[in-house]
Amino acid sequence: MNQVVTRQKRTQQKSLERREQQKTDLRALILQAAVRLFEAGGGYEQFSLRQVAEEVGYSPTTIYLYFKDKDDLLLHVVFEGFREFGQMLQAGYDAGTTPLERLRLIGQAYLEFGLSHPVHYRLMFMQRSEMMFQKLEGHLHTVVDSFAVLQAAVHEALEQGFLAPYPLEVYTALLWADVHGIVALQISTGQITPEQARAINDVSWARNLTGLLARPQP
Amino acid sequence: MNQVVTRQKRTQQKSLERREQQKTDLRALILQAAVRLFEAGGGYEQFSLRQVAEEVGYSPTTIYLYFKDKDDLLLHVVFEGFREFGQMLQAGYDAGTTPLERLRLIGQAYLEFGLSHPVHYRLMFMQRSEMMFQKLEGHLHTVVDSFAVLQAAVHEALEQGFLAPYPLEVYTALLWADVHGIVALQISTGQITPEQARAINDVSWARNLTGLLARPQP
DNA sequence: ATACTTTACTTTACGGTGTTAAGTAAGTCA
DNA sequence: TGACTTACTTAACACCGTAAAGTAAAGTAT
Repeated sequence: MNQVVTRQKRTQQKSLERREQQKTDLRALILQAAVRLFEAGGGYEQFSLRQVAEEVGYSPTTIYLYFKDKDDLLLHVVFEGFREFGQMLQAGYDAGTTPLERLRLIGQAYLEFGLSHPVHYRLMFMQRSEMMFQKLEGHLHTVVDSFAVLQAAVHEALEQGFLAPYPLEVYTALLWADVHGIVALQISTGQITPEQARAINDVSWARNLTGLLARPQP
Repeated sequence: MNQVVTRQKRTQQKSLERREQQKTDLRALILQAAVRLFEAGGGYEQFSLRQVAEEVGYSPTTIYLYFKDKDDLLLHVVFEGFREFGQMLQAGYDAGTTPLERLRLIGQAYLEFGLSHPVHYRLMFMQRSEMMFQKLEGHLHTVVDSFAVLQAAVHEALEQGFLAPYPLEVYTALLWADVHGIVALQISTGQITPEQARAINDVSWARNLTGLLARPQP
């Protein structure tokens, strides 16, 4: 009898594991379809829950068993973007050998992310950016970490005396604004090619080192 | 009989005028309600045609007699924003006495527009900015004119030798990106107060004159 | 093996959206 | 006065996000 009970318990355990696996599988499938449709549809407006449901072959309300609501699903779509974003910034940081070079490379990485992931970038920083800076539960640290890399690089540069003594937050905001402005201009107006965006970014960085003036002003 | 005919024609004329007046009046009323609801609702998502119709006391489909569709209505809403935007930039230009001061004041005006009209700014440059740079029929020139002011100021500054010899388009894009980045950061993240935004913008401008370095780099 | 419970999903429904087509009542005009 | 035009409404379609109720199968305990 003891043996029978343990076998039963083992099958129970397996059954539980299997069902949990299926659950996470479907969740992943939904998220995957959502990312695909989101990128294909080209933004927030086109994206619809019911379309995602159709894509994965379930009824619309099933999505609610795996995500709280549309925003929650979209939040996780965008979180995928933030993961890669964070990694690219980190790679930029790591590739630099001096504080200033790190700042330059982080900026370049940021720009490249924006140029290569315009749809994600839109949602992350333009369309529904307020979503990103409020509660993202377990994922919030990742979002913030992305900027922590920039902040760390600024901190080093300041500490080692490379930068004029403005507050750290001013620098992070300023450098973020520099590159965000360029990316946003490229993405939303279409008046600028990616190559031009890179050129502008280069000038933008150069000016941090030298200013823009042809000759000193009185 | 001749007199009868002319009287008739006069009343006809008056009638026509009156009806046309009523038409333009209603159109203005719709637009006005749309602007109000758009600003109150806080953005593109909330804004609905049916709500506008209810506000002005007509059936939803009546709107289509005065505007092609929702986007067209929204386009005209936003155009109101561009008018004021253009005026503010122009005022900045006019207030400056030297090319560099003009550039600084245009940037400030831009910033102030963004800080004081966040809802309009979002639609104009963040959410549906692609709308603005395609056909706007008779209004397009106004949109472009806004940037023409900046371009003119840059042109002067370049011509008079105040700026390092980068291409004109690079400067306009760069200066636009500077201030747009700050405004966008302020509006969308809420991590920054308007006052901080102004401070960052001041530093941003100062760096154009001097760079950011504490000491020259090798 | 049977009865109960839980799980995973669907069906139905509500109130909203933009938009098109058909209908209507008043005003204009011959 | 009768036909035509104008200005508007009603009805309808195809969507949307979301909540509540229903269902069929799977799991579980006796």
